[in-house]
Amino acid sequence: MTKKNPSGAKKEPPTTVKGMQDVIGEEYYAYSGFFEKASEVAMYYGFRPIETPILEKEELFTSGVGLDTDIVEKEMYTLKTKGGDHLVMRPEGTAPIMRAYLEHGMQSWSQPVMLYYKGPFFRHENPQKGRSREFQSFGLEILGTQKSIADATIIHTTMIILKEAGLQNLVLNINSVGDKECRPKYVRELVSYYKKHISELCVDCKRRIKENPLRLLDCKNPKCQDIKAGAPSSVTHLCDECRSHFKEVLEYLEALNIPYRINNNLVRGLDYYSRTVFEITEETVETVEEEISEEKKKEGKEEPKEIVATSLALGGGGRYDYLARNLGSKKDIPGIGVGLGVERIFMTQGYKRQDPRIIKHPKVYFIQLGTHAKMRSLNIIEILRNARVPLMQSLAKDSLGSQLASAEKLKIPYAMIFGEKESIDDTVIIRDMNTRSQDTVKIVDLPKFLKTIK
RNA sequence: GUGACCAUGGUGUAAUGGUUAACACGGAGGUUUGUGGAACCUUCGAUCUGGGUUCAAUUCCCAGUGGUCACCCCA
Repeated sequence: MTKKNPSGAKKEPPTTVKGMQDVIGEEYYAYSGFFEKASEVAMYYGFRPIETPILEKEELFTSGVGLDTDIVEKEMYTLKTKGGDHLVMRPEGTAPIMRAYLEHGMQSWSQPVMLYYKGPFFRHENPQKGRSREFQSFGLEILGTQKSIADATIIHTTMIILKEAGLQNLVLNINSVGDKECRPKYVRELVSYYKKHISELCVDCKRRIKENPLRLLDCKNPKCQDIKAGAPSSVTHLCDECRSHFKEVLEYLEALNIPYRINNNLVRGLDYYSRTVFEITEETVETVEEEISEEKKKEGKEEPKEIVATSLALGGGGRYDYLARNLGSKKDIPGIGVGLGVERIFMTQGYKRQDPRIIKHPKVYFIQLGTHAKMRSLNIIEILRNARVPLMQSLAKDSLGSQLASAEKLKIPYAMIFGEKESIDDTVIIRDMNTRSQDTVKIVDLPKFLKTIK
């Protein structure tokens, strides 16, 4: 790997940054296929596209997402410009969209405003399964209404997008974290409950009591499970408005035939959430091979264990009725949204690749032979472009044999051969790579002819 | 941020405290600028970086970097 340039100094070619990767070939098509299909679904449900910049001002997230959240505290890519501005690479999609809503006066549009977005997001953390520093996300937002039908629309559209991607055993975990009326009371009660048991808690939970009490509820430490089971649940503490909002959302879900699981331990990491919060996971049944002792094997008692495994959240979201005010809006702008992790969707068992419409696999391999023909090659390719025929070629190669070999290796069904003779006659040879039969076609007739083989 | 495991050509693998690091695939070229999938030949190309132990390190040790996974947290 170590190369020395003539001056003798060591020089390594640059590589990608930790936790970021190049997307090449088939993988690229998988991404664009997914985004294309998801966008289409979103459009059918009334969402319109928006693209916000990757760089935003730091305060958008410190005041929007919350200073004490992990995302802001330790996972943001921050940078200082030459002019002294503090910018960050967007770690999530909702705050930028609220920013855009306020900045462009979308209050004056007909409400609610329904938007979808897609693209890369950045979090500076140690990479691991389903978690890259740069990741691709697709999101939906409905701003300007607090009606429960909006919550249901977001969830429903999300489920359709995931089903279109082939996923089947989806589980919707849903909860309500209340609003500014009932949440503080609930949190107080939760804290006082946990304080009574403080000596039995794990280190993390002791810290959580002070810093982020709602997080106590998703502690996975076995030590804390009993205490957690006895903890007061947020749903029973909801005020009347929140309770009926939650109830309506659930009724819509039932009407839409979306199975859900109320999960009182579901809380989410961002400060701006209120009322509805949800996460979607894929549930898979796995057979676990356990080490079976010899005697048990003989007795035949031991059967393979089936465990229900839940994947990482493929997406999650919730209502953010206070986000706008946190950002300095004089008026409340209620909203609800979801973000989907594309890489996580790709990792699921059910996922089926979606091909983008724009690029089909080329059916034609262009082969040229001889100086004059090579010179005219790019013009012939332009004719194909006008006829919307994608192709592969290797203009850099000279011999007919090696060009045919490339076409063969790439499994392209037709070769188009253009040599000196054809150049003079204004024709090309179309060779069927499977049957090896050839047709001579006049260049003027090419577009028409190519339609017959598409 | 913490911890575990890992690191050999472009890819996948092999080997070793001691001469020239092996094999397959791949790339380029040729036998063969007018008809391919084969064969043969030539060629390209690696021990992540830095330090230490040693007569000798790709091999052992330490650190760094990167990968994978887990925790924290999250999409």
